[in-house]
Amino acid sequence: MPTDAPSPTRVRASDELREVALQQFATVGFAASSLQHIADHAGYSKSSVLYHYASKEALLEAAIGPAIDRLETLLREFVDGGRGQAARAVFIERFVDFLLGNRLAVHTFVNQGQSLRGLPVIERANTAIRGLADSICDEHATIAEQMRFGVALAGATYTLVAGATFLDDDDARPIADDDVRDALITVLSELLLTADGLPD
Amino acid sequence: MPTDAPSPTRVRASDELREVALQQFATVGFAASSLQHIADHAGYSKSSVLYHYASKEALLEAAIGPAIDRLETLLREFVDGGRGQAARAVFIERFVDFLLGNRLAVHTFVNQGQSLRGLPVIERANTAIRGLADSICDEHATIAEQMRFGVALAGATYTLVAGATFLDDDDARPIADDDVRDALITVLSELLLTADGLPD
DNA sequence: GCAGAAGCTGACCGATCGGTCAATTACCGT
DNA sequence: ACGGTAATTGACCGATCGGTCAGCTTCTGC
Repeated sequence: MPTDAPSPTRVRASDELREVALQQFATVGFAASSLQHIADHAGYSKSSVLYHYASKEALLEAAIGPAIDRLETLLREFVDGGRGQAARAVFIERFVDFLLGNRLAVHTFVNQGQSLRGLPVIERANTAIRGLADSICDEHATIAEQMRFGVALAGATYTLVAGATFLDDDDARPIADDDVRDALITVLSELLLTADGLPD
Repeated sequence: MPTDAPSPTRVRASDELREVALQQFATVGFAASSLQHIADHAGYSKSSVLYHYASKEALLEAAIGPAIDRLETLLREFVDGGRGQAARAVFIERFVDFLLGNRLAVHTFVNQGQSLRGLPVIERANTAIRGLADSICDEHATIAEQMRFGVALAGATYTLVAGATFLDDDDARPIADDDVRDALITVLSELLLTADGLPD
């Protein structure tokens, strides 16, 4: 049998380790996530982790890098597409989908973007976030206008991201992702599309 | 000379250490803030830190406890005062003032409330935040309604809190606190006072 | 002046950290 | 069956962690 069509029960060790690591980074933090804990939780030894990933930092890069790539793409598309209402509406939808599809990674680099400064992958994330803030709040904008964008994007991000903190442990109340998506798009649209000071 | 009226240049060592520790906890995270670093940064020895505070955890408690007290009071007042528009307006103002007056502490227990679970002082903070979310979003509320509150409070919190992450390092752009306060109150009022589904 | 408390420190402890390395095992094409 | 590569592991390293302790200095009440 050729090399492809891997057995469905047999997942690649590196993928398994990356996912366990992402879970750990998001829930207990990068600094508090020891390679030993990650290895134990995944059923491997610490040495195996360092065989698949050259360092703890490389593991972080593998875990959250793709999400940062997606965010950069999202930002580039938005910058190229202008800032009209239609472009904003498209961006809002894509941004919410991005958040819903990358909760753990976003949780990690949003909540720890400050404390992990200096790590290249984190700098990349912070640069993307800063670029988002800058591009969305063009040069001339009232403080209230800036604050509206800040509250909207940070609020959307943190509402999803902090759901893990304050809703996960207690009784399961699994609101369907689709409902969350719709509600979030509604609220963001209210904030960002009906603003008074829109550039016509 | 009696014990009071301490020399103005001579600040109490315990206060100095607590403030340096809070700064560290907020900027590099609790796990990554070693007692050694805190001591060095404050100009004392690690042993001195442990003389004034029984443990690293006690130091965290001293650093963020008062802010949590204030948040609990705020929450209690809001619960007792009803949920009408007037009460909400008062709460919004007090909440923004609370955020502005406790940025570092809020930054610490909001961003690390997940990773530091298990520490009593953090549990207290998480309980308060959960209580805030519950009390503000009463039993019957649409998902969009809940999301509006979530985005508003989380957005306001994170906008101030993350300002440290993304605005501190680059060129100083010190918007006056008063302006931020006004803008934030405006945006929160838009979100929380004009909502369609208000309980009349 | 002196006893004693308060403040402060260096030496030290066991545990754990991220990371290296040599050895072992599992797998695969030939 | 065999040789080579990939995967996995335990032993080990220096550094640092939070915390303890005995001892040193400084201040204060009498």
